[in-house]
Amino acid sequence: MPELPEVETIRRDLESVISGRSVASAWVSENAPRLVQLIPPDEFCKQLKGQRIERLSRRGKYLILNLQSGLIWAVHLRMTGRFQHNVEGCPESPYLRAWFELDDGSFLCFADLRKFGMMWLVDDFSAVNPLLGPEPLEDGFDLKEFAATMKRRSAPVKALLLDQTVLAGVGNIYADEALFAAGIRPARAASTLTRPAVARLHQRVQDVLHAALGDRGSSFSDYVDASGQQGSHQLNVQVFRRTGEPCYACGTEIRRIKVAGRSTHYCPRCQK
DNA sequence: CTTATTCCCTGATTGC
DNA sequence: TGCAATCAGGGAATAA
Repeated sequence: MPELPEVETIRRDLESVISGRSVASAWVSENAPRLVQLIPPDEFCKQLKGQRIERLSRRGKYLILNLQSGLIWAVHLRMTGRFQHNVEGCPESPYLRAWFELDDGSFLCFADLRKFGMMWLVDDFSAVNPLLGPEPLEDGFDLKEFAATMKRRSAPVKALLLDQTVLAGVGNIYADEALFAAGIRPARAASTLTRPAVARLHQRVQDVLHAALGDRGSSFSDYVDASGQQGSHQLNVQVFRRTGEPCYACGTEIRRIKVAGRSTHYCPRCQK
């Protein structure tokens, strides 16, 4: 499941490889009716053709290809989307949903087992998502504002970490990891957190994302980078998918519960 | 405004 | 063993 570190890894990989290239031709599968948003797929392909990719950026879990025309090509991988660059065509896959041939003959390939992934071609990112919260690894992630949000919400603290309007880019893996690192129970009502706990969480979210970036993301199931390689942070998690295994800090068995409709992993001793 | 639930989709897992 | 029901997950849509 690509979250901020995974999408950022793809962005960095693609930046040097496809910047300056133009789209020579585009194809979207008939079997992916929800992939292209806002406009019909054939219109999307037609508009994309000839566009030069100036640079790549990212907002939360959205990969953004900034086109020289000023248009924005946004891609969200959701759960199982893969966005890969291949020099010689796209690898055979029953889940290939779209491809984009570039002017050097290489291909951007979009495969997606569950068809939850989406793409947009818009003038402004606000047309894609107008309510996205601050980037957790940039100055806009303000502690005071974060604390104020926590204070007035009764939802479980994990639900707020997953809320993309509160902060952009954290998903199930890094929400669990950040809460462990901060010593906070995921089901705890956000409004009951002390100020020091909120400050700790604010810092740990950033630490956990940085660590995952250093490992080129986590590959628990489908995630691979733009070259098809797995990340390695799944080998370095403290709680995520470690149900029944001993906590590295205290030896207590990691528990799994449901919070905000998502599988949630925590150490009952280290997290209060 | 909030929080909780449903839905999309399909391979993997669980249960009888 | 076999086959159906349930689960997983991001996040939008819908319900309460």
